[in-house]
Amino acid sequence: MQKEVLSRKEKERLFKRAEIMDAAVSIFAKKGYRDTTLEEIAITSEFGKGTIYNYFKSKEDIYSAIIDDVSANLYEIIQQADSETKNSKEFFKLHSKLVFQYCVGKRDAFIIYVREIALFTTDIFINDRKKINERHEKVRSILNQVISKGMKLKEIKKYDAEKLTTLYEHLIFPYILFLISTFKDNFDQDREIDFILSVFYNGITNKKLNG
Amino acid sequence: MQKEVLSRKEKERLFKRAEIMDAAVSIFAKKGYRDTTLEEIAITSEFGKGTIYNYFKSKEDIYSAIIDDVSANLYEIIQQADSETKNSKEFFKLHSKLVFQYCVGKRDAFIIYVREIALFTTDIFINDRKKINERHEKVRSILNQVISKGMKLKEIKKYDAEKLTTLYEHLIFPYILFLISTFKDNFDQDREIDFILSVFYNGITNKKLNG
Amino acid sequence: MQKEVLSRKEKERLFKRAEIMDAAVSIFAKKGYRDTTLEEIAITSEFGKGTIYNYFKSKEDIYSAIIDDVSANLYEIIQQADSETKNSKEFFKLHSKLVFQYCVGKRDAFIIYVREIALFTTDIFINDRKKINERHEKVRSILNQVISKGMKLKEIKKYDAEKLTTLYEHLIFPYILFLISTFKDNFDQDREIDFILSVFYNGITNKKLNG
Amino acid sequence: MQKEVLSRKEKERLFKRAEIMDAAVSIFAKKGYRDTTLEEIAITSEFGKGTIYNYFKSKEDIYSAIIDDVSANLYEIIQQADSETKNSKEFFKLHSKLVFQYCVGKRDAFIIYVREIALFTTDIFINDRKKINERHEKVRSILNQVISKGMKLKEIKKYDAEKLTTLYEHLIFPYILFLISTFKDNFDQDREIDFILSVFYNGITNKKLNG
DNA sequence: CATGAATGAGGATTCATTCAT
DNA sequence: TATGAATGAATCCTCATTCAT
Repeated sequence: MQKEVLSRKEKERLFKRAEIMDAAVSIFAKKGYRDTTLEEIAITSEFGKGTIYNYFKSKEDIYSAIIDDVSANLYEIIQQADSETKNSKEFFKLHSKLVFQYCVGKRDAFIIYVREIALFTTDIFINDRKKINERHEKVRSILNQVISKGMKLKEIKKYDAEKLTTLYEHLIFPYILFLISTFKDNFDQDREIDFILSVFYNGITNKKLNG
Repeated sequence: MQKEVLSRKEKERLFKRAEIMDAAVSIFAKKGYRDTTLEEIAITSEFGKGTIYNYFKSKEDIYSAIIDDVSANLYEIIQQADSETKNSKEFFKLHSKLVFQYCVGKRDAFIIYVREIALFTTDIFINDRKKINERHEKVRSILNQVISKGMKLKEIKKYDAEKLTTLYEHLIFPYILFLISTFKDNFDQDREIDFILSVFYNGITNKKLNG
Repeated sequence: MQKEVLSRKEKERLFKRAEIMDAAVSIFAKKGYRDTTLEEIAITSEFGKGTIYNYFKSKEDIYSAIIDDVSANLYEIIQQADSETKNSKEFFKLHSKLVFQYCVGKRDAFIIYVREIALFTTDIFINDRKKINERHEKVRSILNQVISKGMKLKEIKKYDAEKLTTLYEHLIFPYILFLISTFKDNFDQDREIDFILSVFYNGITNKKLNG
Repeated sequence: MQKEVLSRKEKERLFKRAEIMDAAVSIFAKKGYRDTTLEEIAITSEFGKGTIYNYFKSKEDIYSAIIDDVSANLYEIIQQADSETKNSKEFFKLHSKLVFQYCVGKRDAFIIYVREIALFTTDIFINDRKKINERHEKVRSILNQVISKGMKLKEIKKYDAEKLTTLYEHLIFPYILFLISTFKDNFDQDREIDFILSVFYNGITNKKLNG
């Protein structure tokens, strides 16, 4: 019983925390970190300003929690894509599909993540982000392995694996960012994936194998 | 004589304006718009804070002028690439080469431009930016035409030209951003261009033509 | 029976009240009134924040209760010293001894009292302190009588009794404050009393009597 | 000329700084550090809130500057008293006279100083106060030397010089504090000095010498 | 009675912009 | 034109107090 009570409280706490993050994420995505005020987050989340500080240390803490969330999710996604596929073609297919699905559900959080982490656009907050940067390195490492293996198996042309990793990330993320920024959810995920992978994957495919 | 005096004054005025923008651009690139203070711009530019207001209406005006500059330069670049080349392959080669060159020279301004415009990351300032957005539309329009023509001439596979335009922009800009953010100027421009175009261009090339 | 039940409850209530005051007193002494938070008092006292409001009207109420306590104790002490001694010499000896003993036992409460009352350092809370100020007047009045009587009996030189009262208070309290602030309990009470009274009492003693 | 311009500016700056400190000192003395708001300081000093930050880093910086001022003045005073007198009697006479004069002119600053430094009442701000504490040590050191020398010359009874130093400080400062808190300037400085030194100095005088 | 989540008033600080010199 | 001191609106954060459970 004691345990159950605690569990419910804890659940409620996490639920409210998530509500605050939900409110914050939409404003951060729209206005950026600096132009988002705690007042707005409070109003949007329908909590008092002070209440938010019972769940987060600071405004930056909210922002970091959002990025951390996406970072963790993207890490899970790439792990899943890695474990459930056998070759690079399947991997990129599944990975991009999962990422697209994720982005549609967590549009604003994804926007923030790409802006801050995937695109190296600011020096702001690069401290205190070891965990996130380390996770990003792990993600890149998996991409790197998949590509390297693909190259060994002649699925992929001999490029610098590091470069291809970078290119893949800097192709898919900005492109999705464009889609969700421009069309919200009014686009055909499958067609977009087919399109982008068609360009990307055919490009790196060793044509001799295709022949 | 009157004209000449004015002309020198005008030149001096433009020169000082440029000095202020130079100072501002490096700080904006490093810290972002909000975290850059006019104080810093004044100190770096070695002008008084008040003086800056003789050359720019506001802090935002400086920022917009920077973006406007890049926007104009990139428009010139794409026009040049368009006029000096005959097919899509040559066009992409020259265009990316010119863009790379430009970025290396105007690293910080480019960072700001990509962050604010090419990646649609914020709603901040979307007003007052008609000129810039219109120019961006013109840039896309040229890309679109080159691609469409390339498709007619069977140089390029039959894709949606709009989509390819977007993909090209969202491939080359973020990738360059990554390079200059990560390596400053320590990278081999030609090799990077070869790499990126090899992936991109081979991918969209109609293989029957290659055969 | 009804009465006994109430009595136990009342005892329990007073006991808990004292526990809260004990917790509060150490923090107030260390950090001052403003820098002490109810959160800290709650944690230190191991009560919930809300619970404290069942025992005290407000944060200030706790602070006042602490000062009131010391005020009452010092009043008792001076009454005891007055009733148990026959001349001013004995009185000052016993009084300072009792005050020293008290301070060692209630170090933090004493610190707060001296800071707020004996040294007239702030206007904060001077309202709502009639009781305390009145009691302080009574204390001064006893000192005054002892001194006046001592002067009549030629034990003490002819000074302004008011002034001597003030001097005695402003000698002994700050000095003890210094001792307990600097050395905690690591000082020899008896030696310190001998020292301070030697200076003070010899100073005010009519030398003709000594001769 | 260049130098003169700078000098006038610098003077003006120092003058305004002093005006802010003057405004602040009266409020700090009345309400204490925590209960004093920058708003009040701004209103009282007739500057804008932001202007104050052109002269001081923070609220605490103002407070520290005030204390530093008094600390420096008291150090000068004791040096003067030391250099202009030949024996302990003269020294205490002149020193207390100078201190009294100083306090009357800088009543509120003195109150703050005594509260924070001379009486060891809080742990607040004990960091960042090395300079002040070191200066206080020097002050005590001079007192100590005067007393020690007085003891060697049999002017003063054989006490622990450290203790007497402490006692002198904790006698004169709280007493003056009481006077200026209670009577503002309506007291007879000379009579009070005579009174307090009569008690203190006669008390510590070696009677054999007097006999 | 006991609790601690929720609250919002209040305060320190920053900074774009103005304006007198 | 050049300057930088002055300004106050705006913002993050704290914390005493309340109140539903």
